[in-house]
Amino acid sequence: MNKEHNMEETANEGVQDLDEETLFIVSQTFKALSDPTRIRILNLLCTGEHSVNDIAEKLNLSQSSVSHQLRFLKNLRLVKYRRAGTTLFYSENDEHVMNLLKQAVEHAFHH
Amino acid sequence: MNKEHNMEETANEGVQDLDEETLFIVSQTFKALSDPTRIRILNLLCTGEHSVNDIAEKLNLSQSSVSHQLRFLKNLRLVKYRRAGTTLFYSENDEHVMNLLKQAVEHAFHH
DNA sequence: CTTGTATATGAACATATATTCATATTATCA
DNA sequence: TGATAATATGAATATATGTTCATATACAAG
Repeated sequence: MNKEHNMEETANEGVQDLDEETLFIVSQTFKALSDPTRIRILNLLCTGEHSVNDIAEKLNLSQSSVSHQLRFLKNLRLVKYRRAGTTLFYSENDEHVMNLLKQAVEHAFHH
Repeated sequence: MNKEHNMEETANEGVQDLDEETLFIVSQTFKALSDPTRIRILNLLCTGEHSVNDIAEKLNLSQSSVSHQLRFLKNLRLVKYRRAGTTLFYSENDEHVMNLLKQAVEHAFHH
């Protein structure tokens, strides 16, 4: 009873049309990787966890900017954090996305 | 015990500060994949070459919008075209980037 | 050369985005 | 409790981005 036979709109499956949700997830994921600052942050987190101030210092960014970007990445669950006193140690949280980044860097490097 | 005695073990060449050029190329590449319209266009081109009007019709987009986005993708050499009279048939031109897209779509499917 | 078709282009507009600045929040410790 | 350090947040701003509209270009066939 729940099955709707909507041949008109779902005639193609597989590699064809992308549904709205997939489209949204994919575009958001790539958007996260499309900003130089976020790329640098994620690239740094490749080497292990780092505090906010640590990231800001090592990448020459303002504390506020780093915090804003980390919130962005955390909302997409691309990073996570661990609390130690007043310090928050951020680390990567999505192996697959980090893999996409590494591939792109590798590829860009090869030229 | 010394906590940092294994620093050299993680000496992967890929994980270091990214130079300006690499950063630019990587961010541009992901930017290309961060827009739903461009994703849909590239996804359609996965199935083979298509004319501009064909793309516009199949994806319910304006001719102008498709042309603008194709120019964007062509500038990054992600697509190429072949001329047949007044019709231009566009097709993919960067196997590696298309691979990144496919991976992300696959991953998003597994939500 | 004129018409018709396919595509490209530029300006204008609205929206999204990244950074900065100032301030708020949270946790630690004297 | 008050002071301090680390981080988060919101408003403001400047810039980037995507679409539309109108028009231009390129090519083919008369």
